[in-house]
Amino acid sequence: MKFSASKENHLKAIFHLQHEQGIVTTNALAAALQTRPASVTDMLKKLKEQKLLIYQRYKGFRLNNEGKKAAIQVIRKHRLWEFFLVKKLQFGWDEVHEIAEELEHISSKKLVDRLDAFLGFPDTDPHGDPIPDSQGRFLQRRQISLSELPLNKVVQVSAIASQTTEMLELLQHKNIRLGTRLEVRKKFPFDNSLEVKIRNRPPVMLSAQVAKNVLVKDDE
Amino acid sequence: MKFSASKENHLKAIFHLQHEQGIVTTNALAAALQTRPASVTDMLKKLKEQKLLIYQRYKGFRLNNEGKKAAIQVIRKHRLWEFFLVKKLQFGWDEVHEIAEELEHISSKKLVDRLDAFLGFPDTDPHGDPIPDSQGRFLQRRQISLSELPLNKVVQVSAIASQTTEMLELLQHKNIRLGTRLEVRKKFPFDNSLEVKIRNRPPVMLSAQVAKNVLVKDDE
DNA sequence: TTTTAATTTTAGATTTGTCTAAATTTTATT
DNA sequence: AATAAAATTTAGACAAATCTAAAATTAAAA
Ligand SMILES: [Mn+2]
Ligand SMILES: [Mn+2]
Ligand SMILES: [Mn+2]
Ligand SMILES: [Mn+2]
Repeated sequence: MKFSASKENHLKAIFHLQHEQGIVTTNALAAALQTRPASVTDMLKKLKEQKLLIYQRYKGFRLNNEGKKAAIQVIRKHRLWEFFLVKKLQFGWDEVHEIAEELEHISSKKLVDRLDAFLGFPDTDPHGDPIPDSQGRFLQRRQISLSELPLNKVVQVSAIASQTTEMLELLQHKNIRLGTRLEVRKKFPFDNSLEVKIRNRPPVMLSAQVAKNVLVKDDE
Repeated sequence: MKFSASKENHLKAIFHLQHEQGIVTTNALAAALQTRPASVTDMLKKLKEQKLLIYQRYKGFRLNNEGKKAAIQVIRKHRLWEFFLVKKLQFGWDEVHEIAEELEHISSKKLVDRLDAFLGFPDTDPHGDPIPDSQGRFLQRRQISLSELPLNKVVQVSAIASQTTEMLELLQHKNIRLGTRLEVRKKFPFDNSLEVKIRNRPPVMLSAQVAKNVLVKDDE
């Protein structure tokens, strides 16, 4: 019921990867965790031993129910701490990830639930990602990438898919944040870049890479 | 400049012990950390290697300036988190120690300073212990043990020396907390127990062991 | 001042998590 | 189908932190 920081990091990363891909591979996990494939294999054996995932060597792996439950608790902690850092301690949304990466391993369940209450049971973190509740229930969102959005439809930024410091810094600079209302005015097939319009502001250009990682939902 | 959780625990424990005893012994530290003397010796070598303490084998040890500075930062983190837990998350003062024991190892200096500001730069933790400021400066308090207090002098509880769960639970039960105003009405030389009077309440008895660990300062 | 007891350190293991280099298995390409 | 390439696992090593049992040192008692 209680796992090391490293195990929690693995569980969380597997959870995210299998959400996108169903089955997870050793190399993908190693890349996500900035570690070596051999180290991943070592850890997989331990997690399998503890019955947290389904795994046959050379065949890929995925979390079972126990593993998912554990991963969701880590995600809950991570996102609540991020919310705390931004809303209570005035951190920028691009500064909180590293710190939350440490705070998420504090083990007290009571602490997390009290923190949740103190924050007013928020349902999304500063990057627009949903915060699981105490029982691990998720609000799953329907949102699309800005690059798939039809022209001239006003939407609201709801999440950022790639949360690297570089990406967040770029959006910060262009003054795009969660909740920003915008529409796509023009698409340039040459490089798939977009011209985006925000009310009361001059149009801004976004590259294809950036647009792909900006998730939006219907306005209101 | 950044230390493992275990090193931080050692530094902090040495700091506390040398405050009382000047020089610290292997056995004393092992007892304080609930570990084995051999493990302490192992760690001492590493801390000496990193020039955090003065140590010659068989002769005892004490922190040098670097070591003290490091220890004080850990103490600062510990006490700020305890304050946060009690004042913002409604924990009881007897429930926060274990959790703070984990939180104190989160490394971000910026986090600690922001937390400090968020809490309004408190100068004592929930147990009455002073919180070092960002530069490591301490407010040192002049306070005495309840067992040394003359009769009929009204004082205020300012700190609890022994912070075991058992001790804190006992005080909780007798409704004695930080800031409680009281005076000693009678001392019983037979077992050194005391009768203590708190305004608007019937007198309560405190054993010698308890009285020794209740620290008080002049009222107002 | 011997002898005994207590304290402290060393020697050697163990656990957890990581790594590199080599071997194995799977997948893709001729 | 044979071969090459990529992915994955194993073998063996290492660092950090801990432990037990034995040896060394210091302190206390006879
Ligand atoms: Mn983490
Ligand atoms: Mn986030
Ligand atoms: Mn600690
Ligand atoms: Mn305290």
